[in-house]
Amino acid sequence: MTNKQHSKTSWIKAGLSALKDGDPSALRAEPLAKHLGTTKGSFYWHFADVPTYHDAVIDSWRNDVLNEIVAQLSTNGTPQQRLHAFGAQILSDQVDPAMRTWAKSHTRARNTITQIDEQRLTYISTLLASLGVANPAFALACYGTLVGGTAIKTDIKPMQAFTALIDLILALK
Amino acid sequence: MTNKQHSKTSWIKAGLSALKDGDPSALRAEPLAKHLGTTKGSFYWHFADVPTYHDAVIDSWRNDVLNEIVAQLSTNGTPQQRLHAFGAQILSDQVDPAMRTWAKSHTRARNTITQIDEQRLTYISTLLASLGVANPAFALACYGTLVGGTAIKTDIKPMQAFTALIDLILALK
DNA sequence: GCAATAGCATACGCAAGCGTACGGAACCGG
DNA sequence: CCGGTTCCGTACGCTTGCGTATGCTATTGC
Repeated sequence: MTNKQHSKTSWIKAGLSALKDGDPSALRAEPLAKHLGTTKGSFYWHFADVPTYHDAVIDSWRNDVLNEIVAQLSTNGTPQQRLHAFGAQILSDQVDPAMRTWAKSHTRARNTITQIDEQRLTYISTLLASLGVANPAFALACYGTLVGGTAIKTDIKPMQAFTALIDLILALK
Repeated sequence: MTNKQHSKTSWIKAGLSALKDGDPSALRAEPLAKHLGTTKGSFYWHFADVPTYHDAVIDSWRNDVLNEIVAQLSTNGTPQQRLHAFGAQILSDQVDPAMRTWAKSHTRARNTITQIDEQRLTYISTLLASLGVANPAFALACYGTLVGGTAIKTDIKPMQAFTALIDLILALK
């Protein structure tokens, strides 16, 4: 759209943005170029080929999310507050669902999602453990509620279900 | 694979099977034909075009799932047992995740998933209500745990998280 | 201000899938 | 066994995206 020159990074940002409101098939060189108001001449200057570009997009997102997780680790507050904040952060990432979709057909996306899921589950488990909840199935229920709640279109917001669940777990304690 | 003639139905079954272990991009006329040991001459005899075929695949799955739900409605047992059975049934459907993935890029798949989700959520809500749990957010947490748990690869099985959650909700009561 | 280099436009050949056209095989009823 | 219908094989043109080649523009160093 803009008439500026494009960098590797701007192509990646465009890809992440395209992922938000669409499927992974939007990440093709020529349509992206048209959408950016340039041509694939630029694309193939910055990237060797489409798979290389895809890897770069995935790695960029992976890096962002890992940084977010690390940032969460060093926040303070009660475990409840931190759970709530973590849930809100996960829900705010609009690329996440698209990446999970992409994981069905792309190995690197799949590996990345798996790694991110591990990190998040570990963090949630830790917080729950610090609340005296040891069963790791509850961590999966919490995280699953976030992931599933995003995928399910209904009037109830995923955050409602998540907080209700947290409260329920805490009431048990 | 087989050397028999193909019917509309066998093409649809092949499509559903292809959805199980792959992404929606497997549902293309020529690759499917090759996989079936025939040619697209057969395909275009049974279906006007690819979109028509896709609609038929989606409708077939929709019909199957709605029938399963109806069958569940007329089972007997305690609400706990019925919840458990319903969860197991949902988890046993291997097309479900693929259909949800497809919904990202296909309008009819999206509408279908939305409708199925409504039905399932309603049923879960009803069962929870009969247990004295009125908050609909819990229904979304339960269903989200199933849907999300399927999407998240970890050692803990979705069913574990689901049953743990059910037990927790019942303990609250 | 002018090489040299970084970045982009354009044209090309290639591959894969779509949909059509049409001929031929396979399977009926009579 | 034969004529008609049902079903499939194959060839064709079309479109879209990939990757390369090559020349053009814009920017920077000096």
